[in-house]
Amino acid sequence: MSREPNENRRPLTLRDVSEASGVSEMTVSRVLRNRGDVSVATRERVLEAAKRLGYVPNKIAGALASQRVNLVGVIIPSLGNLVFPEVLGGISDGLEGSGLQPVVGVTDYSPEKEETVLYEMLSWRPSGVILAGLEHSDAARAMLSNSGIPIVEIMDVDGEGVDSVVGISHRRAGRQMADAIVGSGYKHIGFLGSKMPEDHRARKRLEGFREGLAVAGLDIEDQEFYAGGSALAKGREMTQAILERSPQLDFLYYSNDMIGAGGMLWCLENGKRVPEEIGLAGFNGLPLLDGFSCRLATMDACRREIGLKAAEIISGMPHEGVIGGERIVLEPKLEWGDTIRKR
Amino acid sequence: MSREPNENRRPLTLRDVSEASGVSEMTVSRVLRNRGDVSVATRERVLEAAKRLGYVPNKIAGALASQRVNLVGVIIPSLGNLVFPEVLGGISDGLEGSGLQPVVGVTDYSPEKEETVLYEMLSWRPSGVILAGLEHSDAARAMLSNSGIPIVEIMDVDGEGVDSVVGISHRRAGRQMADAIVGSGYKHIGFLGSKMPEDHRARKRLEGFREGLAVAGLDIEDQEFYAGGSALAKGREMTQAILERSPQLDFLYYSNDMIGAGGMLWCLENGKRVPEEIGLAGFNGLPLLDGFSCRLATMDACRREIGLKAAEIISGMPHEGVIGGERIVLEPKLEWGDTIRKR
DNA sequence: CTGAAAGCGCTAACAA
DNA sequence: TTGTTAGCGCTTTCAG
Repeated sequence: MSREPNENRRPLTLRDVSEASGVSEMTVSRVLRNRGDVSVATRERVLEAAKRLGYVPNKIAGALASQRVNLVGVIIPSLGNLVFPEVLGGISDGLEGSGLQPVVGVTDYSPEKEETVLYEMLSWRPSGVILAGLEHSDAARAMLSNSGIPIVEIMDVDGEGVDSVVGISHRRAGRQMADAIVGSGYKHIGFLGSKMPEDHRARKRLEGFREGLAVAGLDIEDQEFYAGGSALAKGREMTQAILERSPQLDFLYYSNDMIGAGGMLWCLENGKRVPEEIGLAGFNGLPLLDGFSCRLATMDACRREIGLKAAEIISGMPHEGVIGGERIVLEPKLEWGDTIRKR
Repeated sequence: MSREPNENRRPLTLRDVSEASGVSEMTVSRVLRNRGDVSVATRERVLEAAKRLGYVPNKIAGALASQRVNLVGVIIPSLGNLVFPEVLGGISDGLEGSGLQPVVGVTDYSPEKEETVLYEMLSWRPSGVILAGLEHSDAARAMLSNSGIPIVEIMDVDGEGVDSVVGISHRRAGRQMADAIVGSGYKHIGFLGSKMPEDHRARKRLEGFREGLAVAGLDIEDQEFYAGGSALAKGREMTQAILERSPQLDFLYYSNDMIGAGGMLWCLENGKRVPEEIGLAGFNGLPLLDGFSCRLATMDACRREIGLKAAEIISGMPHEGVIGGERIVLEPKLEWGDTIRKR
């Protein structure tokens, strides 16, 4: 295929293709968008010219003229936590075939950064926004409700959303885990988590967990928090620390699977009998951990499905008109694994 | 702060702010971009009006008019592999303060998808593109060289780049690992990797590895490949399989740390003496694995630094003019861990 | 320091 | 089936 390397360093325009093919700009535009009726002959001439020149359309101009942008903003706290790439996978799948493309922004769990990222995104006039959590700054919430586009808040349903909401109840998840633990006869419970005041979902899980324990007249007897570093390694350290300080503990509830796995490794290597002597549980259901010979009890957070549903809400949105305001509550299921004794 | 919820669902324009503040659109624009000289009085009036209305500028129009877009396209094969989020972290850091924002596209290791993603990205006229690897379809390569913007190919330096290149030599990395293994006296070597013809970096590592073995008159005696699933679990299965088939093996080289860790767990649980009876090594230096009591030998792939350098090349680019064509070769370093015997 | 005019590259709407 | 006209909302440029 002959190709004319664009010498003059000026991005090609529709006009260049128009001239090269001897067809009006408008018709070229129609061909390139598969729009309207164009004769096979002209279509081919145009496509040939476009390909030969190496024309790449300018979506900026297109978006401005058509008032439509095929982008969906996705705002998440982090990429390092495997949970979010999985949600993204679900979003990609849900957007498949809709002509929409996700654009990702990361907040590092900072409300200020969330506000900035949101502002940047909205300034590109996306077709919709998907963002994690229900807690946002007032300014962010105002931007969202003024945006006039579909908004889906994901992961969490414990609270009020701006528009649509898809997620699980972390409060209930914590509570269910407490019920399971209490039901299995454990009595002395410790909690290990990350030191993140901004991780509202972890906080709600803990609250629900304590509510569940309270029903049985129990409470957390000791706790340990970490920040930064390798979660697996932190899990080990914290487990050792908490058990040295509170040797009476017979159950450890971790705020995520990664530190839970670290704790599990420590227990196994240090001769603790799991789950008889001490029970363990995490949260998320990361497939990553399938490779351990002892499976940590956990709770699937429906990550992929959350992304999928959120994307479907955005892509299924009526082009103009009524605001959706859907609310989808998914049910996480407890995976018992090998670290809670049955009875 | 009083706020007038935008009733009419029409995105606000500069004109709205102009009318609300009694200042020309042009001056409003100047204030909002901190450009040119504007009196303090008007500046404040404008900012107040913009905030009160909840104005969000339209970057589409801005970009079209100014012919400048503060976006950098980043194209990577996957987000599920922790390596790439880390590279992204480096890119974010490197772009910090430049006013540029990364926009991520994912290819799933498919050249066709890479081509599509690249085309989409270029159609937004970004200020630069960072993409993983040196292998691209002809069409992709043509788009890159015709784009007229700085391009940085990252991760790999074994081959020709379109413009700038930042990475490590995977061939050399494989070779260095082979040298270390041979030097430690291992003689019967197996290889375990993923079944990905499109993962050129893994392929080059393996080639370099075999070259290194060849120097000592050795070659791989058996190999095992996987696709999909939990890498940790696959590592276990493959390790069991290869050792049952070829019990003479005294070293296993894994194409990534995750399957390596799975293999290590299997060996430890099945009474293999590591590293005396059998040595193990992976690739990447994932901090994830710090939590294991036995540290897998590996090689740091300089993920973060690669991202940082790439971003610096883009953001440090002279606004117009000469094409950079920088070439930065980073040196991965061998981390011996506990799974190669020393001598 | 502020404003008016022109136009970025494309597409909606209409005309032929 | 194809072409023409008039903007999209902003910034550049130049004039006050």
